Amino acid sequence: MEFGRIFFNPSYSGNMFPGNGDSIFQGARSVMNMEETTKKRPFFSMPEELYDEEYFDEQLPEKKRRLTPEQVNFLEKSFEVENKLEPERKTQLAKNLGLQPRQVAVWFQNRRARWKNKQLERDYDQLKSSYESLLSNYDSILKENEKLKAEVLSMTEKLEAKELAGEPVPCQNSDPLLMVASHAPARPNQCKGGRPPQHWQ
DNA sequence: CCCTAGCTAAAGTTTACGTCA
DNA sequence: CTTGACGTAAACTTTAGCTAG
Repeated sequence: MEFGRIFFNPSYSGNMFPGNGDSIFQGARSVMNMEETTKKRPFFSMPEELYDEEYFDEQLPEKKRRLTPEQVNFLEKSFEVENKLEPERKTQLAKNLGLQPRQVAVWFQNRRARWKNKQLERDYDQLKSSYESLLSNYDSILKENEKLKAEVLSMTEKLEAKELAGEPVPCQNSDPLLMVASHAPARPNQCKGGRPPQHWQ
């Protein structure tokens, strides 16, 4: 689709904000009147400036002009209400802001793209912190597991030492050491003449 | 059902400007 | 004061999907 470059229409001199019933457009007139009084335009204060010597030599000036902060605020508010732009709303916004409908459409397209990028950043941050939290949990579980394995090993070794020394090995699970040692493989001959602890079965 | 034109959104790119070292 | 690098907004291009005729 070819729209051609959008230029500020220097012939535009009508009321930028004709009255309408839409509440979101209500504040625009005063906003733009304020802008008229401040005359702090980033690039061109007035359409006439487009034809000033340095910007106009022999051909139409192909200069982009930034939207005024007031126009941007207005578009932002509109975007908050609905980020899609039906043709009627586009026309109305353009009329109220003194812009070409195409400019409004482009602004919404770019704004959606910016919103999407921000959203991706937010999603990324969320996933990252979620991952970091899981990783931290995993690490502590891993450490706990290593600790328990070391305990089992130590107790198994103690048990074996007792066996070798001919000491009687306790068969009841009243010994807290044996409770933990239940992680060790079953040792059928451990309880000489007695029942193995219940938790070994 | 297929084709075409018209419209729009999304994604990516280009252009122009503002800022800052 | 000038300049070049960089970031960003505005505008553009391409592509694809949808709908009406």
